[in-house]
Formats: sequence, C-alpha cells, structure tokens
Amino acid sequence: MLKRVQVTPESTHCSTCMMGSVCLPVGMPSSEVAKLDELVKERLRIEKGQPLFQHGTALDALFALRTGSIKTQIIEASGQQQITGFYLPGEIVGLDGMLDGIHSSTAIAMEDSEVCIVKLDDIDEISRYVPSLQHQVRRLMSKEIARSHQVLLALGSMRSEQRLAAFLINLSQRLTALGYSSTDFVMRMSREEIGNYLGLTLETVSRLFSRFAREGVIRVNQREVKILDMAALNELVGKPC
Amino acid sequence: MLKRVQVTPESTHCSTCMMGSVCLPVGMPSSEVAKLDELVKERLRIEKGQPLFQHGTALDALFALRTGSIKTQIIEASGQQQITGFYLPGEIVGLDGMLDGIHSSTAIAMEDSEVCIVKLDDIDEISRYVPSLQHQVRRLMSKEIARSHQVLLALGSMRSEQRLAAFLINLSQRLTALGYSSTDFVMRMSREEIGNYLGLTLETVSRLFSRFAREGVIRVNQREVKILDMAALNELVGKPC
DNA sequence: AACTTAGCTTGACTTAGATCAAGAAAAGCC
DNA sequence: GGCTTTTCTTGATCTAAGTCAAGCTAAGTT
Repeated sequence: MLKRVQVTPESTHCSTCMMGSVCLPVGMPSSEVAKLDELVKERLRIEKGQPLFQHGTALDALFALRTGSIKTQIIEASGQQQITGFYLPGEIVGLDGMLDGIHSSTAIAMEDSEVCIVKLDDIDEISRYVPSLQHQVRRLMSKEIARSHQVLLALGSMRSEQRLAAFLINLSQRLTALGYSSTDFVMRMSREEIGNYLGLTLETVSRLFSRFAREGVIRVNQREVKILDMAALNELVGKPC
Repeated sequence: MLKRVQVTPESTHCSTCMMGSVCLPVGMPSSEVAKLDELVKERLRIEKGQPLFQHGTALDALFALRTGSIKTQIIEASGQQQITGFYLPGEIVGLDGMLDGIHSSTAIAMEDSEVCIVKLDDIDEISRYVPSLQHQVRRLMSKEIARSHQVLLALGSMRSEQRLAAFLINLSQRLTALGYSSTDFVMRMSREEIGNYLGLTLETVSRLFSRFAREGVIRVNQREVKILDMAALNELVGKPC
C-alpha cells in the first residue's frame, strides 16, 4: 500500500542526502543545493506492484526515486500498452503530463520503493531565491526527451539483438553511476516487461539472453546478469544493420 | 541558406501574431501574453533542406516555427539515423538537449521555413515579471515527452498499418488545429522519411498507401492525401493487435 | 512438504515486413 | 524541350521475429 512519510526536519535535505550526487540536484552548484532544504517535505513508500500515480489523475508533484525501481507505462483505449521507462534511484518520475496537470502515464513500483515528493508549487516558490532550480527542471525534462529519442532509435532502426544489447549497456551505465558493479547486477524487470519496452515478445527476449550466454557475451540466471564481454555488446549496437 | 531577419518592433509580438492561438503562448492568460513582446527579437528563414541547428552545436534558444515544416533526427556513431519528429507551424523545436546546452538532435527544414528565435536568457529574464512563462516552458516540454511516448507506443506495439493510420490521424488533427482541412492535405515528407519515423521501409509505406487507397480509406497522389473514411482509420488504430 | 502460480526456456511453425529488383512518374536543371 | 535525378510503385523472394505449444524452474502458499 501507499504510505506517506512525513519527513522529519533533519532527515531529508537534498544537501545532506546521499543521493544528491546523482539525483535532482545533479550539476547544480553546491551553494544552491544548500538552499533546497524546503524542497522535499514528504516521502512516500510504495510496495512492489503498487502504483505511484495513475494515468488520468492530477499531477502536482514530481517524484525523485530514493530506493527501489519504478516503471512507467501508457495505456491506449484499445488496450495497447507500452512501457515507456524504467527508473532507478536518483531518477525523476512524473515529468510527462505537466501539459494540463494530469498524468499521461502510470507509474508502478517494480519492488518496494521510496520516493521524495517534490511539489510543483514548492519548485516555483523556491526558484524565486534559487534561480538555477528552474534551469535544473528544464535540464531534467530535456534529458527525459533525449532519453526517449534514444529508445525511439532502438525501436525504429535496430534489430532485436541490438536492442537488447543497448538495453543492457544502458542499465549497466546507470548502475555504475549509482556506484554498483557495471558487470554484475540483478534486473528488476521480467522478460515480458523488457520485451514490451523494446518492442519484442518475451520469447524473443528469452532466446536472446540464451544466445548471448551461449556466445559467452553474458552469463544469465533468471534476472541475475553478468556481463562477460562488454566490447561485444558495444560492437553489436555500433554496427549498422 | 540560413538568413537572419532582425525583427522590426511592431512586426513580431506574440500578442499580435496570428499564430498566437496555436504557438508558444497557447493557454496562457492574454494579460500575460501581452507582456511577451520582448521574447522574440529575431527571426530566421531556412531554405528547404537546410539545417536549423545541428547535433552537437550549442543550444541557447528555442525555435517557434512560423511557416513551413521541420524534421528533427538523431544520428548514431554507427550511422543509424532516426527521425524523432515532424514539426508544423506553431510548434516548438529544440526542446531536447537543454541538459548541457548542446543540441542532441539535428533539425532540417522540409520546405522553406521561418522560425522565431526565443533565447533562453530572454525566457529567464521575462519570466521574472511573467511568472506563467516558466510554467509554459514546462508544459511545452512535457507535451514533447508525451508526444514521444505516443510514438514509442506506435513503434513498440502497433502493426505497420496501424502506425501509418495513427500517423495520418495525428497529422490531420494538427493541421485542423492550424485551420486547415482535416481531410485534404499535402504531406511535406517523403515515403522514406515517413518510413524512418515509423520504423518501416519506404516500400512498406508505399504499399500501405496503395492499399488504403484500394480499400477506399484514402485517396493518394504522391504527397497529396485525401482522407475518405476517417472512421476506418480510427478503427484501425483502435483495434488491438 | 506438497501444491499452486507466475515466470522462463525451448522447439516447431508461420507470417509481417524486409530486401532485392525493375520500372514509372515527378521534379529539377541546362 | 529534353535530360538527369529523385521519388514512388509494384512484384518476387527471403528472413527475423512472432505465434503456438509444451515443459521447466522458482517462488509463494497452505
């Protein structure tokens, strides 16, 4: 279930948060980050499988993922469904749908997770005396646009093995930024979710994992992955069709 | 060639611009729009086929398309190339790449076009006394994210005919918003460009146009399209795989 | 510990869309 | 006007990935 956690004064200031180096304030001057202490007034725990927000509901805040992982997806009237992103700690969820204050996607926790709530009103308030905060929001949104363009490239012009290779490389890089191993990690998403995200079926994803393992590029056991030959993965996506 | 046009005082104020109702100020209270007169100081003409900006170059402004049409594309080191958007008058180009002030995509005019230059510095300056301007920029970026998610849905989970139908419906709706016919229009993009955008080959796009025409859904002659049966197009995308 | 359920793997077969190829129609150019 | 170049169409063939199906594994559940 959703559980709201009122933040006690000293517990969640961006300036003292361990995630600061990879989260919302990334790239802001530290003198400015120190002024963000009023930005997060509340945190939220979400259990695995529960929604953080649902398509169509009011949007008045962004969410900075502290722990866990979250997927976002859009659902068409026709029932078609598309996962639009997998989010790791330090990443910002909820940037779409600011058009008319209504979420255009649904966000679901892939494991027990915790997010910091960043109210849009508070962003406006604080950016009066922290001018770089508005820039920061723009930067984060711009990054989200660029990210989805990369996925577009994968879906529009890569073959299945290239898509999965690009997916693994991307995951690896983001986990490295968080201080985890770049070669050994546990994927939080199922074969079906990976397939949906990459425009493939779960069977194709499964076969590709098996093939990569057979070729010695990775070792894989369920959701545990060990990348044995990063160069091979890179070459796979680097090569034209 | 690129040609810079210094704007004479009375010629391009958002408050008096005909595009106002569909362009950057959309949805802003008219009292606020009146204060945007300093927003656009310069316009730019771009000839067909010429770039408005190139991947990797510095980004210090957004561009509001006044006339013409523009495509944006990203290019990978491997040579893979993906068109990420087609822009019509009133739409904003250049929202990606604000992450580090460098364009992550290339924008190319599909016909002789004219854009208003909106400097980021001026946005910051003006939003001091027009607070809703920052919201507006956020809204526009959010819309861009939602738009690319829709394309993701198309590429990830629609069949070729559904993709083309969705593409035609989308074009029709945007042209309608501009005051043009919803059923008769000229596409500014080639079969190859449509195919690249939709993750299909130009042959498949061509065949689909022919098939839609054979089935009486559209009439098509080169880039001229007449939609005869909008309901059929809608049903096509509405139906699950 | 036995049972259930969800998730994963693998094989056999099918098909949507790609590729290859040739010609036709427009559009641009001297 | 005739010539070149680009864009589009259509057909024949091929193949990557989808679909269908069956069995396996892991993780909960009572």
